[in-house]
This record gives sequence, structure tokens and C-alpha cells, in this order.
Amino acid sequence: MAYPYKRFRELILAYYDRHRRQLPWRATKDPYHIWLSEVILQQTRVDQGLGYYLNFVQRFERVEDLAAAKIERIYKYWEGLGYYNRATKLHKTAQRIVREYGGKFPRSADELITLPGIGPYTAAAIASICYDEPIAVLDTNVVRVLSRVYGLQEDFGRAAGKKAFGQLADQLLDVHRPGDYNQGVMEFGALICRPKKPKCTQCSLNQYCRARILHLQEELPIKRKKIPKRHRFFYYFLICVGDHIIIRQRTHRDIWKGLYELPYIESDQVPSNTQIKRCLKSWGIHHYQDICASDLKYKQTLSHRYVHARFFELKAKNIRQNAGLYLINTKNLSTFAFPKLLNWFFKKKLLILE
DNA sequence: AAGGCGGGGAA
DNA sequence: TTCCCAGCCTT
Repeated sequence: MAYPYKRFRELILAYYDRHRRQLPWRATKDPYHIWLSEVILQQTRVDQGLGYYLNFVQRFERVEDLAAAKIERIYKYWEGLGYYNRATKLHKTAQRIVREYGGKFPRSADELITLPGIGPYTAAAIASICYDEPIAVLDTNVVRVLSRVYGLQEDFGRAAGKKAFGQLADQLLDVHRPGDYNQGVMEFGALICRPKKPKCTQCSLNQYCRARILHLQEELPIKRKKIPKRHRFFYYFLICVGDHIIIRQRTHRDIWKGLYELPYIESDQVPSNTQIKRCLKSWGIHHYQDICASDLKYKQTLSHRYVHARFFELKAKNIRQNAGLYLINTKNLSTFAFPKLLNWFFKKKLLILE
């Protein structure tokens, strides 16, 4: 047998009431704050997003402040969080809330989901938490908990799986406390029914948990096969012009879109001298001295790729300003791709960033 | 249906 | 190293 839906509800709510973490967005039902927290937490751990959330609510107190802000400033506060597309959508949605909704968030999940950056999960989360709409959220925590407790061996990545989990979730939902119930399942999934080494001995649902009975805790939920990682090699140029350096903004559809970075050549091999010269010329740099390869090599393992970086330094004079290339004072504010690396690099060069 | 989009923590 | 995280969007 498996848990009756009613019993599941009760146990989840009991767990949440007793063990939930005190988090700043749990002390409010203000849709602006809930929305902010939910977007920040998309594919992001609570620990990692918490500081960003606090910065945002402090710097942008109301949705009007966010709507009126320059996108560069929003990027700056988003710097290092990843999935930078979210920052763009955050700005767009804030502006639509102010312009089309008079600063008030729409109250239904159906309307919320039409806003940029708000999908099925976020819409359901805001509607249930802020307005008590009886709608179940489905995030990775919920999918994991349901798949284990009810032994649901469907792939949520497939249409059939979405349907199966959706139906189960709808029936389990506590319609009287939808917000608490939703957060309760997620909290339970994050702290007890974890992906690895779930705490089954402390679990208040271990009695009839299908996965535990069948020893399938580590096998569930069923996942799609993973995508192989790709290697990418970036050869960056630190070009000093007096006390300025040259940066440019990534505009094409690719990783780090919208962020600033040093000019670079992407290639599987170390670029040759003639290759470098040709590139510098295309960037409007004709006069320079001392191209020296820095001994700094950098490797970063991201979710879907390996990033290898190598640096060349040179001094230039009389550069021609052309589109897409910026001269900035090294003290200036910009939003960088992998900022930690560049901060470290500039510090080493005794230049100060910020 | 599949793939792109990040950075960090944990094992 | 690999896996995973309060998902969304485009193709």
C-alpha cells in the first residue's frame, strides 16, 4: 500500500510546521518579494541565492525601483549568479508590472505565466504562496519526493511524465494551505528526501515509501540521459592603453550573453602570431608592443562544458574606437563573465577593479 | 523532444 | 571528477 493522499498532506504540513528553515522570503506574502526569491532560486541552491536576494530587496525596495533601474545595474547585482537571462527577464517583467498592471502583480497563475521568466513552477509558487490559489508546484524536489514515495517511475522530462506527476501532485495538494504545502514538499525534498543519501531513518514517511520498500531510493527519480560535456578554449587579450584596458560585451547567442569580457580568440589550438595580428587589426589595434603570453591558465568545469582560458598581455597605443569595443578605466563598473577570475587576475597585475 | 543556459557545494 | 540545484526558453 501507499500513503493515502490525506495522510501525505498531513505529514508534509507537519514536517514543514516543525522543521522549516527561517528564510527571509518566508516572512512575507508580498508578491514582489516572493517573485524575486523564486526567480533567483530557479536552478539555484538556497545557500547560493540567499545573499543575492538580500542585496536585491535592499537595493530595489519596490518593483518600481527595479523597473526604473538601468539594466547594467541589475546585471551588476546578478554578477556571479549564472543564467544571466534571468536578469534580463526580471527587468522586463518589472517594467510590465508597473506599466500594464499599475505596480500590482496579477493574482492568478494563468496570468503570471504570461510574464517573462515566469514558467509553470514560478507562476504556481507565487499564486499559491501569495494568493492561496490551490495549485501544486512541480520542481525537482517535488518530482523526487513523489517519485520515491509513490514509486512513480516516469521521466518528468517527457510529456507523459509531466502528465503523471501533474495528476498526482494535484490530488495531493492541500487546498486549504497550498503555499505552505508546496513549500513543505520542497523543504522536505531538500533536507530529508535528498538526491543522494536520503535521510530515510529520519523520514516521517518511511513507513510506506515505495522507493524505500523496493530499495530504489538512489534510482528514483528516473532521469534523462545526460548530455556530454564540450571543451571550449578561450585565448583572452589583456590590452592596456595607458591606464585603461579594452573590454567588449558579448551580444551573440551564447554563454555569458550581455556580460563584458576581454577580447578573445576561440580556437582549439594556441593562436599563431599572424592570427593574433590579424585579430588585433580587425579590432582597430595597429600599434602595440610586447605580446607576452601570461602564465595564467584557467580551467572551469561548468554544468555542460569545460572552459579553458589563457591570457596574452600587450600594450597598445592610438587604438581606433570601433563598435563593440570599449575602453574602460580599470576602476570602472562592469559586469564580467566569470568575475572571480578577472578580479584575481587584475589584483595580480596590481590594478584595482572597483 | 531536445538542448542551451552558470556557478557553487557536496561526495 | 560527477551530480545536482525553489526552471525557462528556443528550436
